[in-house]
Amino acid sequence: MSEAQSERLNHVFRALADPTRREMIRRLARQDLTVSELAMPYQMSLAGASKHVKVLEEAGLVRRTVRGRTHLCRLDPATLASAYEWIRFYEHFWNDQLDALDRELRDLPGEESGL
Amino acid sequence: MSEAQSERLNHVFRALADPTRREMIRRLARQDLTVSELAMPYQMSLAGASKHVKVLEEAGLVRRTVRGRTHLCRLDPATLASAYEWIRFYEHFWNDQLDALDRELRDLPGEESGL
DNA sequence: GCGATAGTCAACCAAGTGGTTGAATGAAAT
DNA sequence: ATTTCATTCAACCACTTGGTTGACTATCGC
Repeated sequence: MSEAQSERLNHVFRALADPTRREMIRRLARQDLTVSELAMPYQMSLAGASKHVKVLEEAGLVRRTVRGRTHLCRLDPATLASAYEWIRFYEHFWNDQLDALDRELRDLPGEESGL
Repeated sequence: MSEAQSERLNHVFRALADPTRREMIRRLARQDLTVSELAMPYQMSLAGASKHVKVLEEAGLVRRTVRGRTHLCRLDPATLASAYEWIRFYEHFWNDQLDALDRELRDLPGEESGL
């Protein structure tokens, strides 16, 4: 993996590690929202919420279009997909593992049958 | 989402946000390794690497079996799957988005054809 | 038992995080 | 032109992080 790609994953996973930001992503999946709209549900200051948006933007998860004095945010699905792909690489692994566990549990009574 | 589940995702994503820990996961996917074996490739102290392992363990990504003086680490695939599932929830979204973009680009020349 | 080995723990440090407030910028409305 | 609104910026704070070192604990081999 290239240095740049790794750096990107650092930012993406870090951005996803905060529940406020995950909720922002969830809401942005339904519709584009301005910074104030994103900030509304939380008790923190607007500046605080704005920082969260910035983290999402720097991770590439969100794109912003400035229109007059409002900043409209939209989800960038490709970046989310890249984190997905990183984890997906291990999918075969956990399928195998869980299958093996399953087999082990089922086969316990007749363990020597295959030998 | 329950508070506990959210808390778990915090830890899992945070653990994944570090390249050293991602590499440890990659190596653990090939075979179980002891803490010293995990630490070997890095220039940091053993105590430093041990801290990384602890972060992975507390996130539930790694399980440890103490055997004598060595600690053998194995990947816990279920936890990795839970992070995967969180992101997968948005899969339909980015597929739709990318499809829409694709359609938009293809249809540009004959944009009024559908009306 | 004695020394080497595997690993953790505690204290420390520099840098980063998540939040605050108050001032600054720049567009909108009157 | 003035005010109001959306947002950022800068400085600050308490806490966490990723790393170090040195001391400690427990096991293994002789």
